[in-house]
Amino acid sequence: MTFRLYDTATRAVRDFVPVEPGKVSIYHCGLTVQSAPHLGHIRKEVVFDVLRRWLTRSGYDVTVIANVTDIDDKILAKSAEAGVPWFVHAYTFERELHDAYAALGCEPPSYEPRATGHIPEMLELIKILIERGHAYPAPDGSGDVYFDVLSWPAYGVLSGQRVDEMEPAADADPRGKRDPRDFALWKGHKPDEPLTASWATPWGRGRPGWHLECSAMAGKYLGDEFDIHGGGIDLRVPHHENELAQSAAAGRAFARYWMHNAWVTAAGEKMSKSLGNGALVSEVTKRYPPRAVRFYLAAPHYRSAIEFSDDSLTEATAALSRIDSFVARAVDAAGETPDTVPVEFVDAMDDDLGTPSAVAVLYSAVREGNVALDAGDLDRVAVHLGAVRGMLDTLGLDDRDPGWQRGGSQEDQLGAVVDGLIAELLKQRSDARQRKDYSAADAIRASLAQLGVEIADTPQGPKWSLRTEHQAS
RNA sequence: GGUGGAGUGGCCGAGAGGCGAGGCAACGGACUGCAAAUCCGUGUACACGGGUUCAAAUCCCGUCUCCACCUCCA
Repeated sequence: MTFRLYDTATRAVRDFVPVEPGKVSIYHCGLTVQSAPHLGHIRKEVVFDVLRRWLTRSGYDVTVIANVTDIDDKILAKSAEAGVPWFVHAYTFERELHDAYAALGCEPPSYEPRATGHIPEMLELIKILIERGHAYPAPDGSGDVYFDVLSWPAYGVLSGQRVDEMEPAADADPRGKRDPRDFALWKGHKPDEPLTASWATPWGRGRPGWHLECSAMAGKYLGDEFDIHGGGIDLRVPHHENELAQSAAAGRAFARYWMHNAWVTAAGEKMSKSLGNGALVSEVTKRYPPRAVRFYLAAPHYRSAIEFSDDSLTEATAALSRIDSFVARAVDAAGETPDTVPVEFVDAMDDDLGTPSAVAVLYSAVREGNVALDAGDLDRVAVHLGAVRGMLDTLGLDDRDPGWQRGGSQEDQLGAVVDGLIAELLKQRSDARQRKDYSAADAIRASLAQLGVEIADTPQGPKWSLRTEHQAS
């Protein structure tokens, strides 16, 4: 079976056929860096990170471009409010975004272009659109340039909406628009905005419109036609609709597949900056192991909404720790083994990135691996360990991945000390058990438990581990 | 007004005409000095009302509820 992907434009799961055999080009809309990323934002990163890992493992040479929108109305407004230059404001949150990628084990894109670095490409695109009769400078001298929606009959194909049925923007400022549905390609400079936030153009000073920048950057780095354009489902209209219209009207084939992930909800409602109900990545990863957070985000299907709750995160933490404990026991028993991915896992992932079924395959490999461990069948342990590792790696959850490693040499040293201290206590406990002084043995176990250290008596002797339970908030 | 999505067992979460995905929790059992971990077992769920069919959670008609988008949003 080949890879199949749900395409929002055609509303169907389609066989994936790349523009160039063996290669995949992906553009997904990055963030407008106006505030700290919450779980909803980072879900998109996790989804596309899993996509990239899967396509790479499938043998494709994958290029991922994800932009950073570092100038827009909100960045200007918020930075002005904070009394900080807009570019400092944007850069601050760009770094937070990168921290969030790293915290959840997302590899950076192949390249991450910033909007402000691509003004010439945008102006070129505007020029083409004006020449072709699909854009016009506002006659009011504002410096705005609009896309002429009515000049492009295909407008609305992505969302299945017809132009004449769209709700006219009731209280929107029509400014110099020919039609209220026209959207800004370029925004004229306003007197109250900093001069640094504007660039000279044939139509006066101004700054990029949000939609235009993605068309310009996707075109620059991926060419007129590329494979997958992604983003959150809320970008479908108007952002992606507008991007498609602009690019197609400029004579570019643009994306072959449109892939949209659903959002993370909180109490049934969409998590969003405007509602202020977002759970920040930086906070959630303090309360739960980051890998568990990733597991929670990656396990449900990308087109289903995920409800944010502490219960779900606690559950993800427990589930992942069961997987981890199998891996630890299996490595102990059988040593390292080469990664593999079971055919059922491949089928699940090839079918529109079916992570839920893929995770079910993972659990069954864990169970069978545990059975093999209990039976002492090391060959079978090795097989299942390799499979579990391969699947974890595909989902970006392999704890050997350098991204998850924490701490330096001092921490290692401290670890050795702790190891030794606990070993000493375990020895005392074993002695107590030998002489059947169970109350003394249990007292040692209880005091270690108090510190979050759990003891398990195995046929190979006692083992200890840190409880992975999250801290109560 | 237009467009799209959702309602599944205690909870989370798949599936999309026929053999009860999977996980978490719970209970019973095996193992253990007792535990922990692990394994085995235990559930007759698909918003509601009709209809089609030998067979419907899945298809059709109707109803209700919720969410989102058409304005900035991953």
